[in-house]
Amino acid sequence: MLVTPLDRHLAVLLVRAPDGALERWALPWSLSERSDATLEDTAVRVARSALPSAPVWLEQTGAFADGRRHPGDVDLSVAFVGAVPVGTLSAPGEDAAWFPVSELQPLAPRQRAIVSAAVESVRLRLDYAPVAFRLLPPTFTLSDLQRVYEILIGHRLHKASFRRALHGASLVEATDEWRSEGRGRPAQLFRHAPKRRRARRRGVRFDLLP
Amino acid sequence: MLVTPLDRHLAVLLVRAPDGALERWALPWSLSERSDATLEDTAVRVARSALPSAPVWLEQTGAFADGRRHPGDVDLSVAFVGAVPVGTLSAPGEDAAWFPVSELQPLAPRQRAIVSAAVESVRLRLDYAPVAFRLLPPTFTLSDLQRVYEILIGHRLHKASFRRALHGASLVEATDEWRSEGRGRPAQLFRHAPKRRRARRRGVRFDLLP
DNA sequence: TCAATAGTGTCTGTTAGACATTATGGA
DNA sequence: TCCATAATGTCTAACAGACACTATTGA
Repeated sequence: MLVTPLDRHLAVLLVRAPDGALERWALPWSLSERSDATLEDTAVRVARSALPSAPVWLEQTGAFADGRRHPGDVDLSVAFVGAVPVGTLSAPGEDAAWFPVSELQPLAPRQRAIVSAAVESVRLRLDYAPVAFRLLPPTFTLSDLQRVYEILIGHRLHKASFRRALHGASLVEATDEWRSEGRGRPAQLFRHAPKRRRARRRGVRFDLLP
Repeated sequence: MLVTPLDRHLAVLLVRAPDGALERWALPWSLSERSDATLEDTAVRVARSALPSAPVWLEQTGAFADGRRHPGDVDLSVAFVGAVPVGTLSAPGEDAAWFPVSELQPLAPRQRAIVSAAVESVRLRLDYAPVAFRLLPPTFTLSDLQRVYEILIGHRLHKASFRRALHGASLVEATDEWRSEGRGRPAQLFRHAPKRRRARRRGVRFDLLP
């Protein structure tokens, strides 16, 4: 399952289900080839079949087996989620398209479960893996980055605090380029350049669901 | 894979590998029965085969397929991690025992990967799922709870801050029982009784690995 | 009585969020 | 010139961590 930021929302890549299936759209998938290909190899191959380029970040979401209808009547599906930089077009033909997760096309039950779990998994890993940076091109403005974080965590962030925290974590490095988009002052471009592991000890937090 | 707190460390339940395998110990496992059993059903069944009671929390870690040696020569293993309250004995016979994760018995490569991923997964979910409470009996002292958190996040916590945060999150409820263990003032017993979802907005954090 | 642990109040440095201000371009 | 956005400084309330203290038991 491939995700990308699209217009202030997270979007998922769906492909047209091959010939007359009941569902019009489905997640890209394939049967696992035997031999010594790892699960991740297979996931990369599936991703490349629907995209002009491979995703820049890929992680397993889990195995899914319950639910009645599933692509190809397989017993078990192993789902991966991959990040694709903003603005990446889907494959040339009209056989693939991005859909916001909030207004997906009807999917088979197992695929709906996969989408939920994968989005959840991306959100969970946001603080521990460079997912946000993989959803952006190599250079980006801090407003771009903040927008991606807001999409993933689902609420607005305070600009000054965001930048302060970012600076404190030494995660980005300024380039000497600036980009002007429409009105307003041009923004400086940054690149992802993590320096050191922040020894973040401070903070006992309980965000448990009730 | 089953975990429990054991003597200030997280411990994993291993069982003696059936007859003459090279490894003496292994994670409990079984082939998936066909029919309509879900993956979780199978995981519960495996857990119950090695424990006097079912684990009180269970979650899928993921699918594992790489690595040469794996139990029973299966192509793919779906791993689950389950929490077992502190002090639970392993199954009656001498065929199962708890081992601290830091000093495990030699395991097959795939099983080592599963243990690492499962422990990591428990740590990741600590703030979002009631794992810590599932590693304790229904009532517990706040020192017990703090000890579990310290085991899972890997470092000591500040007592007053821990209790303040706990109180703020309305996660526990005092009982009118007290327990005296050896010397020292007896501790009040609490139970897990989450009240409401804390609207935790404060906090932009970047704990990204470099 | 001493030792050990539980539980709490106060202080202080850190910091998230609010607000305001300047900077800089496009319309 | 307005207006929109970027970038940054200052203030304040919240809060994590330190410390100290009281409370209450067993040895």
